[in-house]
Amino acid sequence: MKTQFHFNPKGPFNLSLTINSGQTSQPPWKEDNHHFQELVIVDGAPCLVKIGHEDSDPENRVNIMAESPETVSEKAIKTKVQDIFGLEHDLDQLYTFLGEDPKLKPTIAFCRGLRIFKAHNPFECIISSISSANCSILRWTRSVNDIKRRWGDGYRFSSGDFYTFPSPTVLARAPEHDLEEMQRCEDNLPLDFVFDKNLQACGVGYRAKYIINASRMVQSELNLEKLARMKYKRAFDTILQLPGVGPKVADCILLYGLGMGEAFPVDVWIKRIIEHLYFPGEELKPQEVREFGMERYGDWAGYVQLYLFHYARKSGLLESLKKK
DNA sequence: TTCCAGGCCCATA
DNA sequence: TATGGGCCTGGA
Repeated sequence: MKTQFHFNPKGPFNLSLTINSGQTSQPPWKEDNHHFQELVIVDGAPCLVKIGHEDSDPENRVNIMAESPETVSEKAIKTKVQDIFGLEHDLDQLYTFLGEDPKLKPTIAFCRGLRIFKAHNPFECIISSISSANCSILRWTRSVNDIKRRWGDGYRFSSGDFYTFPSPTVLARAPEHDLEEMQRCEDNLPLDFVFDKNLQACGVGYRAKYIINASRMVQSELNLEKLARMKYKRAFDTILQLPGVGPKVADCILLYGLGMGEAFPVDVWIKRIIEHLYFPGEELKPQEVREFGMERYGDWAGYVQLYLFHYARKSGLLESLKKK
């Protein structure tokens, strides 16, 4: 099955910026001639979704192409794409909100069209968010791609091979390190056999334990559909129980994985930016910054966090805030 | 070579 | 209940 259609987002939409902004929902989609593609499960069917702007102009409507070994309705694909790229979010309304706060107004010019890049698979977002803790974007995205290649289901398309993210059940059984992988193997392997189908070989380091145990919890007691239906506060407390999930990672999961826009993930940078803008000369605790952001920005908190960080990065503010 | 990154866990008060 | 050291790994 192959299909192709157009789509008009609500307000500006910068696809490339959205995909490459380091949001922990998933690694960037594969880029190919101004289009981005990824294997997404739509209505239970594996579907290669390819998306790009007409004439590669961020202000133009988007082209969507989809390909699947099964039959998938155009409507289902459209709904999924809308959900992933937050195309139903009214950015003009966001810009009105940002424009009312002199501290936030400058972010608009730097981030126009940037949207929440939501997970197409919430479990993948949990694992990538855990992997991102104390770790660079480059490193955690590579780890997630390594995990997909090793344990995901592979599909071959004309534009290349793509993999699903493995299920919690599969990941819960993955070996933590090469020693464990070795112990589980049969002893008639070739002498030069490389033990790399284990989590530490994916570069996740000490987070391997967290990933395995979090996967176990998701396959047993923590129901992700229930979590998605919870109110923010309860969902936050629930997700905190996963190993490797503290306040920052929990908010990333709720924002990028489940689309809870009132989450305000506070990392060291957001902390420094908020202190610089609103509390010059003072030092706040991360928890205080989180409360400040949630109180002040309400339902736009997630977007404000996203915009502040990218504004700071592009404007040079981030560089000047590096600790002395 | 050495240091530390877009935090979390756990031992100590 | 609050604080600080240690942690995998790999780029700078």
